[in-house]
Amino acid sequence: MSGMAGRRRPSPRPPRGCWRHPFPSGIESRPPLGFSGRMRSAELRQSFLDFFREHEHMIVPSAPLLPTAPNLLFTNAGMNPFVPAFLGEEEPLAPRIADTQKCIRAGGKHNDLEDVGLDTYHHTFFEMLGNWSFGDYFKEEAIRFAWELLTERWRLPPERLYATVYQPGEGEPASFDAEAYSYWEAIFREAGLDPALHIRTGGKEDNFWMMGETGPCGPCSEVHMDLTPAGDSRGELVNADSPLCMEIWNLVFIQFNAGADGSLTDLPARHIDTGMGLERVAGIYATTDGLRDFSRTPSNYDSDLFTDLFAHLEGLCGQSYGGTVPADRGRLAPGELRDCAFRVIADHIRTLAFSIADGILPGNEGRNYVLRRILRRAVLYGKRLQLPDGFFTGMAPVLVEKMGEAFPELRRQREIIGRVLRAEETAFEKTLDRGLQLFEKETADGFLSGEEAFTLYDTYGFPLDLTELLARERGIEVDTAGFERAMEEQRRKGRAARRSEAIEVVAGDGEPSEFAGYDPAALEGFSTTVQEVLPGPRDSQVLVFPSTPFYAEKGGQVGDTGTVSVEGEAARVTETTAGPNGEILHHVAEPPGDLTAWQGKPAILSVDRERRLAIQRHHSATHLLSWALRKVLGDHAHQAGSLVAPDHLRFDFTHYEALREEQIDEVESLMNDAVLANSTVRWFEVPYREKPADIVAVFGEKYGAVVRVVDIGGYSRELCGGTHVHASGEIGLIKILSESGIAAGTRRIEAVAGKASYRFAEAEFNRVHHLSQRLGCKPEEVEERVDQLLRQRQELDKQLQRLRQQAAAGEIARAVEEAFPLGESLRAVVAEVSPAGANELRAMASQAGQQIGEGLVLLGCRQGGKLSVVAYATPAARGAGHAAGDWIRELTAELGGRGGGKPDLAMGGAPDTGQLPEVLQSFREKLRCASPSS
RNA sequence: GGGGCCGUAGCUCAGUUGGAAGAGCGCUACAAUCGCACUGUAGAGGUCGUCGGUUCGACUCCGAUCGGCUCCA
Repeated sequence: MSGMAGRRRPSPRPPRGCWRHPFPSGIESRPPLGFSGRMRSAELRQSFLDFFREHEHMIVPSAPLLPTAPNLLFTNAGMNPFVPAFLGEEEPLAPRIADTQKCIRAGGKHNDLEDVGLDTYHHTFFEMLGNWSFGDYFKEEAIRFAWELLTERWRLPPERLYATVYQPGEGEPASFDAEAYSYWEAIFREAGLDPALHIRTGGKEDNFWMMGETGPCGPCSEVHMDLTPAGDSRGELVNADSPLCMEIWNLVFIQFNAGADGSLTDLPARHIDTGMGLERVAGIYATTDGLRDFSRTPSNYDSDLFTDLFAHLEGLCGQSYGGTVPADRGRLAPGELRDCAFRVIADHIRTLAFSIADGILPGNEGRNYVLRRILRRAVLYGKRLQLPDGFFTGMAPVLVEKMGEAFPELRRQREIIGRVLRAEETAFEKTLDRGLQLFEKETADGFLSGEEAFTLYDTYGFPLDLTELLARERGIEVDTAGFERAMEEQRRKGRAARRSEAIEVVAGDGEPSEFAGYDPAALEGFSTTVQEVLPGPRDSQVLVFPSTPFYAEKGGQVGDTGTVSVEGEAARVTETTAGPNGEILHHVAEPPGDLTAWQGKPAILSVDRERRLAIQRHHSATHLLSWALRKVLGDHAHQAGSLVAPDHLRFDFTHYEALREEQIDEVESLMNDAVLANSTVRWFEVPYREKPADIVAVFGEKYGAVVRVVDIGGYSRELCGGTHVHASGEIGLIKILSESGIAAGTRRIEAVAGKASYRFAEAEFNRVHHLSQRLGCKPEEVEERVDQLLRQRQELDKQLQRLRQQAAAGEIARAVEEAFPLGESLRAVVAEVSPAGANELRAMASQAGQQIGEGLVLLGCRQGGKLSVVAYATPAARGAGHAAGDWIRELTAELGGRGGGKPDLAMGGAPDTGQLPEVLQSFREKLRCASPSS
């Protein structure tokens, strides 16, 4: 077992073995002093890790960008994965750890997205270098390590460095951090610098760190660097929001626990938590030409982390990055636009590629949606530089080349990254095209209302800033205030809908029940006592026992049903659920009497065994499905929801496109091979932090300190509290019934196992068998036979149509023979015909109309107990005042029906009372004496 | 979780208070050419996503459902 897994959420593909150093020997073999000074990002990262490894730190890989904490969108700080260790929930892997942590800041409360590109220091993605002490070294070492690395290893000029320590302001917690001050004082004095000048103090805002309202916290001490040309700011720019003085390292001393009442108590163990932005340091080295030339203001984007990406962009658009920053963000000069776009694109490809590598794909909700927006922002900037379609996807290989060494997951997932980006980028191209068309249509009147702009945005995903840009180019006003109003209205609706959710909770008094149902022998005749009887929804009642074989609905597995009997009286348990405190709630929908009398009495519990066994087969099948999907599709296929019932299973997982038929076949075949291997299923309980590293855990599930590992013959190993078969052969045939999409990026598979799949196979077999009997062929010839029949039917249809046309032509001819004059120059036809349907009746009317030259045609027919009538008026007849619609209304009124239509053609219907011939005759007479003017 | 929009020929899409399903491209055949491309003529290809309702009549109106897009939380 690897010792790496305990401290943080397991990644979809957790690291095996030890951290492989990107530069195993290069840096160490060189003398630490006397290096050139032009350190590139990879050397800085490696040098940082090497330095701390030399000081007994364990080097661990970056935790995934998918955070453990449910309220976070992304891992957004270096300390993120270590929070459980600070809270005492988990044992850290080692007392001293150092790492570089991938971080994304976008979409959450601290949303930097809109600033990225417009300045030289905001990023959505960055690396946080950190060293950590868990109850080991404290302030003195932390400060000494920092100073030594910065000044001796990295050769930063000491006279440009400033330290800050905590000095509480009015009403702020704790007291002056004299301890940290004294260490810095000694350091600066040793360096021949004036401590009074180089140590600054700060209040709670800058120098006291809290994780939340309560919990571990403490003062912190930051190292700032003077970046003015002469290095003579005398510390006055520290924390003054100046780009000429940058915080490069924050050392946090975790020593207190904040209580709910605001009090601070000392923690039993004190910790160190530090964070240094790699991009900043690399930027400083790059801009200053290896700390030689401070004449320019350092920019993070000057470092090779970005310039290598810029080089690719320069090749695409033929322009060079100029490093300018917009003077006025509302109005970018062409050069400024180019530089912003370069920064945006380079930053955003890092975020997208790293996220996708960690299995977070662009999508339409939550963190996935944040990624989609970031990608679109980059694509839009690219468009403004006239970069070719697909350019963003083309950035990925450049990035993988650049960072694949330090982050091997990029290389592993290279193909997926490319495919996901390409799919997203082309989808967005389509969205833009469609939006552009709509924009042109809406602005044809030279105006775009706020509502129209909002529709473009809300329905078609057309960004507002793009709408404004296009409008400006055409000199059209956009009503942004109206847009905001529409947006607010949409938000209000969302909030209103939110409130209406109400959940009915059965409240117990909070003792967790013991689940005894892993043991098959305990399923029937289980003796216990009734601990509690609670009122349930409607007339139901809920029973709680200290121990029970009933499985409560959890982790997708439905709850058990069965019976409870007390003193010879039995009650039916129709549902079993978990209470808020781990109680197992047995719902009795129709109690035989008031069950409160059962309180405290001995009870015998029996689970419906067959049903439970069927559920178990589906649960074990679900694990095999999850395993097979990852094997066929890749590690990004995470479980995203699951239902395990006695008659089927449903499994939702993340994947960016529909599965091909052969992929489904492959998944199915893998699962069934595992079933046939009839492997033993083992389960065991371990403390969470000791669980094997390669185990699949489901994100979003909360695991306790002790977790249960279910291992199906070494194929699939998952954390799971559910019940399972004992050998994979028990599962029986697993058959996938359907694969479908439930949201962008999420697919759903439904499958059956055990008796359910047997019944399914039997039904299918019988269906084909019966079909073949009826078709008079062998079962394997059914398809061919059906094709043949369909072809025959098509030919017969055509023949029939020809015959009908002939018959109709005959009827028309007979009707036209009986045509009579209508007024002076028109003729009229009134006849009963027998067409095949309404369409044919209509066709007959127009043909008759053509044959009589100019005039009026009234036709009627009887079919299926109803009458259909049609009226057709040629242009001359209409000119003479004969409107088909009027005549049909008159005719249907006479027949007791309704109808209508246009002046040239109208139709109607009525119930068939057998008077059609008489009514038609009366209309013949009416038309004979009708004069066109009447 | 809550809104909005879209499902019509192989593809891209039109389709007017509900009254005869269309265009462009593509496809097939023929003409023209030594042949190809271009061109011309003819033709095939549709349960208008699915189900239900309203109506004499639904691509059109209403409801449900499936699929896709999109915004908000």
